Amino acid sequence: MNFRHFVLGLLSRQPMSGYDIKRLLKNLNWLIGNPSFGSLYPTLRKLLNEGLVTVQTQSNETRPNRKIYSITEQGQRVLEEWNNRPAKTDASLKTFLMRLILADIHSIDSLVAYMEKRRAQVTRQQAALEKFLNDGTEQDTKQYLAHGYGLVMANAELNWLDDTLNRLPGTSERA
Amino acid sequence: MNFRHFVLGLLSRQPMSGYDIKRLLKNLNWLIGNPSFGSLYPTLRKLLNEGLVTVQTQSNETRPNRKIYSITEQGQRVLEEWNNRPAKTDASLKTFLMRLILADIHSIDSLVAYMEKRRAQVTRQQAALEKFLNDGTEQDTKQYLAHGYGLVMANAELNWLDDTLNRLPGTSERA
DNA sequence: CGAGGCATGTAATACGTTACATGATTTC
DNA sequence: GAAATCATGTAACGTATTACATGCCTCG
Repeated sequence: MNFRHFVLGLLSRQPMSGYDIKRLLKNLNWLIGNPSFGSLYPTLRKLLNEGLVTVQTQSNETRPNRKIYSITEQGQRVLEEWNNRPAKTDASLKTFLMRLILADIHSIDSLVAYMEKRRAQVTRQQAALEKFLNDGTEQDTKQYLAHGYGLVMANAELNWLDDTLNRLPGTSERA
Repeated sequence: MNFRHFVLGLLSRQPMSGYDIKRLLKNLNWLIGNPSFGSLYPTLRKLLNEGLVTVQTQSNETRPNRKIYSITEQGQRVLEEWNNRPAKTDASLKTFLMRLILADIHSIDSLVAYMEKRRAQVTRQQAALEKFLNDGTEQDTKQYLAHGYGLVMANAELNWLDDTLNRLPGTSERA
């Protein structure tokens, strides 16, 4: 139920075809993975059937026709609702990144809220991993590789979150 | 087709019940996500039907019975094949982490190979993100949040990969 | 002249979650 | 006394991948 809203968010920035979205997502592959046409086209069709987007066929002489999708007013309302929906405590990284990619359609306040929620999550994981590594009696390096990885990544993410929260306008400073 | 092998790998370290696996995965939730019972139990059943694991029912007086799964010789062979299967160029982070978690059942050589492949992948992404951020003419902070995040995380991961590759025994030093 | 990009779409298949069903025990 | 943990499992549902179908254009 997330991908629909993400696509809607992309279309709210500018009208695009399915192929355009695929190309855009391909470049962001590393961050959120890129969906197949078999999931993208049906998603667009559903959005269309529900009246959240409209379509305009662009006929081209040399290239295949393109179907350009635009968000409707009703779609805007649904999107707005999603933008302000409170983050779940166990939200996935992918969900967080979708909102980050669509940062410019979120208000600063909701964006900050999502980042704070994420920081809380990562902080919890960081503590758990530290505990795990400290409690480990055995000194088998290979056994703890994944946990070491997790800890390094958690620390990096927390640094980024704090930096970014400080840089974001309209936010009070933090330690 | 990955999860089956991961479960098989866990069982190769020690016999466990489905519930044990669930608990273990719950603790690694942040790294690889935790599957539902609705996916775990059918997976175990399939492994059993294919003769890759055997089961022993442990009757308890106060607690519910437990079904303890152990890997078979045939399972070991299938697992070995998976351990040495060359990494795909576009392997997911999750796949990489599954191997990292099961590092102790991999040979150093195959482990190093997976880490090198991952390093190549992340290096490519790092370059792409740097290019993207440098080419960005607009100075809209919110527009590039996700890319900044990606770059920070890529750098952190590369540092970890290099550190760890150096620390791993039986590997030649690198710059 | 072949590979890959442009551009859309469907069908078979596999995968995974959610919710349901059951029921005792332990912890707050 | 309610909620969580232990412990297994199934059924309905939703979602995603893979492969197929079509066909022209461009670049090496």
